[in-house]
Amino acid sequence: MVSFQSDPAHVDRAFFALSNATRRGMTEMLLREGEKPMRELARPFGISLPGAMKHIGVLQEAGIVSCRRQGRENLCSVDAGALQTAAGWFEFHARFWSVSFERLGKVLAEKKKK
Amino acid sequence: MVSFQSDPAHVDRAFFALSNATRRGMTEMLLREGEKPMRELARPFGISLPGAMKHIGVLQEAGIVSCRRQGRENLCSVDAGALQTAAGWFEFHARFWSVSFERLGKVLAEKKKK
DNA sequence: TCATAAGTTAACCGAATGGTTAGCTTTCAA
DNA sequence: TTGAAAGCTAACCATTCGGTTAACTTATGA
Repeated sequence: MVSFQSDPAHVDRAFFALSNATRRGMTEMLLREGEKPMRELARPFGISLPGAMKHIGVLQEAGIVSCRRQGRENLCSVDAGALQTAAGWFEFHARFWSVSFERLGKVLAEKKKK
Repeated sequence: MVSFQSDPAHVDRAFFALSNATRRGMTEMLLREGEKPMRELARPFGISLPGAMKHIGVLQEAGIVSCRRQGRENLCSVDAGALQTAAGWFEFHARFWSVSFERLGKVLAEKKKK
C-alpha cells in the first residue's frame, strides 16, 4: 500500500500554520505583494509587533515563510515549496474522493488555459 | 481584487482538523476503508475511546466527518465536500506559486488518465 | 434477563495558543 | 550625536488542546 510520503510532523506544522486566519492572511499578502517587513505584516491585522512575530515564527517553523535581516528591517517572504507539502496531502488523497478530484482537475485546467 | 471565497472560520476549522497526525490518520482510514465505528478508529492510534471521540468531534465540526448511530455503534464516514474547502485554498492561491501549480496540474492530469 | 460491549459525559491535567505590555538592542537619519 | 524607528525577548494571562479515568446509558446476545 502506497501512503502519503512526508514527515508527518512537517505536515502537522504546515496545516497548523494555515489553520489561523491571520497567518493565512499574512501568507496571502506575501504571495500577492512579495517581501514585507514585520511591521507591515502586523498593521493590517491590528495586532502588536510581538504578536505578528509569533505568527511569522509559526509560519517559519512550518517552512512556509523565511526572513532576512536588512538594516533594521526584517524582510519576510513566502517559500512556496513548503506549501506544496500541504497541497501534496490533497493531491495524494484526491484519489479517494473523485468528486473533488474532478473539481480540482477542472479548476486547474482552466487556470492553465489563461 | 478577487479573494478566496469561503467563511474564514470554516477554513480555520478544516486546516486545524488536518493539523494533527491522528486526525489525518483517521480521515485517511475512513477514505480508504469507508464507514467505521468509533472504537475501530480509536484502536490503531492507541488512544482511549473518549480521546478518539474528541478527535472525531473536531473532524465533525470541520465538516470533514459525519456519523450515524446504528444500534450501539456510531458509524463515522468522510464527507469529501468539506475537504474541498481546504483544497480550495490551494486551488485559489496556486496562481501565485506557479511552480506548485505546474506540479499540481501534472499530478492530477496523470490520475485522470487512469 | 442480565452481563457485557459500545458509546457518552464530566472532570481533571499539563502543555501549547494567541494575545498583551515592558524593557532591551540595533540601526537610521537629522 | 542623539532621538526615534524597528525589532527582539521575557513575562504574563486566559483559553484551548490532547489526553486521561470514572461513572453513566443504551443495545446485544447468550
